[in-house]
Amino acid sequence: MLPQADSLIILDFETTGLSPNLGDRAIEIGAVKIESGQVVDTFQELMDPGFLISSFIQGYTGITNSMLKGSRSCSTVMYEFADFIRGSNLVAHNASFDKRFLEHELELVSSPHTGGEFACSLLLARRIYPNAPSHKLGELITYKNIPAKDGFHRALFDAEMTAKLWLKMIEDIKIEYQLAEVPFKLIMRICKAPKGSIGKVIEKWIRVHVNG
DNA sequence: TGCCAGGCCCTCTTTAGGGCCTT
Repeated sequence: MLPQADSLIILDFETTGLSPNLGDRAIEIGAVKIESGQVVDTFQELMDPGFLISSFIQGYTGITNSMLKGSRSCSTVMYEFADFIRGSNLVAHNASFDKRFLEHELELVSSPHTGGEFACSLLLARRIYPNAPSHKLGELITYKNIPAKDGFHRALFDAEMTAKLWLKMIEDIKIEYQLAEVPFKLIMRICKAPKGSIGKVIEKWIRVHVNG
């Protein structure tokens, strides 16, 4: 079944390190699917990278080598995830990081990237909350008073928190600029807008797409 | 041998450097 036109998937990878180019692999994927502003589906799975992960990553994520030993391989999981994201636009916090791993893992299983455009909640937060003390995911959750239990650095939890932050940012944009909807293409433009020019970007969008 | 990410963004910038953010 094809996703709705406004279907959006917020995802988060836990990995063995920072760079797939240096041999790092994904060890967990978590994602939530949002349609019409509501969470309609989730995806979470650990993945065995085929080698032991460092004590730093075990401490950082809470994911241990024994947990990964009984898990399915990256390739098996990524085949299923490619199907999960098919046709949906994507969001991640610091998307350049997750995009690199997504494309790398899909390339390893010779599966084409089936998602749509990839937006970054970090770039959006920097635009609309320039005065936030930090733009780390956890700090933004606190800054916007979004309820959260302690569970950061696990994939589904971080994806769920990013989804809540994303919906909050959309709501704040709607209120600030008196918009009924905030299309994904407009968000992409806001993310790329120079500092302090969001108002002009949105005004132009309204002129062209709302007022005709 | 030793080192090793990469994109964004700011400023003491643009012929550069360093902090932020992700694991």
